[in-house]
Amino acid sequence: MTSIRQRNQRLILAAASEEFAAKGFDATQTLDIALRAGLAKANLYYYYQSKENLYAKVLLEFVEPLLEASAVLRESDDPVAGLQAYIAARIRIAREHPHIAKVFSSELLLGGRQLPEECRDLLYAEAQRNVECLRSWIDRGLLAPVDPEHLMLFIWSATRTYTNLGWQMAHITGRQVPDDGDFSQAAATITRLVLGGVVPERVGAIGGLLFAT
Amino acid sequence: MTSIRQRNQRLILAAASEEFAAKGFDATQTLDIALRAGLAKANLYYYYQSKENLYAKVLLEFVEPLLEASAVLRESDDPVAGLQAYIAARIRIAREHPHIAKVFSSELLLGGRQLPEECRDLLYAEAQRNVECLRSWIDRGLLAPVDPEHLMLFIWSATRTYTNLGWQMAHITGRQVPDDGDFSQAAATITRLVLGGVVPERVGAIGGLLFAT
DNA sequence: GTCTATAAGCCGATAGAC
DNA sequence: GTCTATCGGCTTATAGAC
Repeated sequence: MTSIRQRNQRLILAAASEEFAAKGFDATQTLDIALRAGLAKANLYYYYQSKENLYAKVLLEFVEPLLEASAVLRESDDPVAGLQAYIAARIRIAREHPHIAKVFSSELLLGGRQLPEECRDLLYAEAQRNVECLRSWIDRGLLAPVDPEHLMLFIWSATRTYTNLGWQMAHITGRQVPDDGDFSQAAATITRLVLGGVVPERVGAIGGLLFAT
Repeated sequence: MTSIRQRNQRLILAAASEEFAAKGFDATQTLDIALRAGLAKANLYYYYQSKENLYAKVLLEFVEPLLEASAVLRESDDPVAGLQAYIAARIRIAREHPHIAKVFSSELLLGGRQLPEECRDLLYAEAQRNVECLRSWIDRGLLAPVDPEHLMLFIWSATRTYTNLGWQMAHITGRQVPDDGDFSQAAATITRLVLGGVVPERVGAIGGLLFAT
């Protein structure tokens, strides 16, 4: 039994995600969110008090999936399985929440000042656990000696891009919106590059010149 | 002999880049740009007519460097040298124009509606040339059969991230702003992953499982 | 809980003197 | 070319009837 309250809050959150994703925080108008949700603008303030608070609630929706996807890296003690599952999990959540993922990216790009500090700390601690995991794999020779922090940044940027760059994707692939094939190609390409570059038995002799840039 | 006109236009462009980068188009106020440039707000309108026009001029500053960096991929017919130089060039321009690079990223994220159509076409054509170059390398067996469009997207996202995500970098590395070491580590890591994943003699047996995600 | 009408203030843009 | 003063419109947020 979903109350009127729950239903409306969901409608507003969904509408807000889409508007914020399309135009960014500052350019979206609360009126447009209300129209998209099919409610009067005053209702939006009745449920969420302010535009900024609504925005924070949208961001919050993405934190839990993000933390869960991140923990996947350390589920087994096998770098190949871990990295592969981690990349797949990140692509999956970006795909399941395309609008919020974009809002989140935009927020990070502007410095993350509207992301509640508590969230930042949770995400940071989670990232540190993954860095430690990578470092331990490297120490035990299970992973090539790549910089673990940069490897993480790299995976983040790659998995984020596919949902974010609407028109770049469209221009390049000739389609309007990333489809099933794009996502599996993305996962395949990223996985291949990451594993090809960091798993010892897959790494050939990496000459010193590669690090001379 | 730099005229007053030239000097002021430069001051305004620089100030605008920083403000737009820090807050995004919609959240930056023309008054703040003027204050940062050390001029009266009216002068800004005298030189650039409107906020949107000023923004477009900021974006324009990045197109030429971007096109030049892109062409580097095809300078020789060697995938290793080409990819390595291309990654280095993209990191270099993002580093030389950190603010504009960020403005550009933000604009792309929001759909690129304010990027003049002429620019879009130039960038698209340039990207297509690179895709064709990669495809020819693949056809001749110089490069592993990775999807060339996804490889491009991948390099774009990776090279962009290091300058954009100020606080993500800061949180992870403990520094406020990416420094020399970060940039060379970035170049090294990206180059290593890309070359390790796509240059045939560096690629081990890539099992089918890698593509099953 | 819902909705209309309106307050309050901010910000892009300009007029017009110097 | 420069600068002050100000307009005019737009947008968040709320008051208050239903």
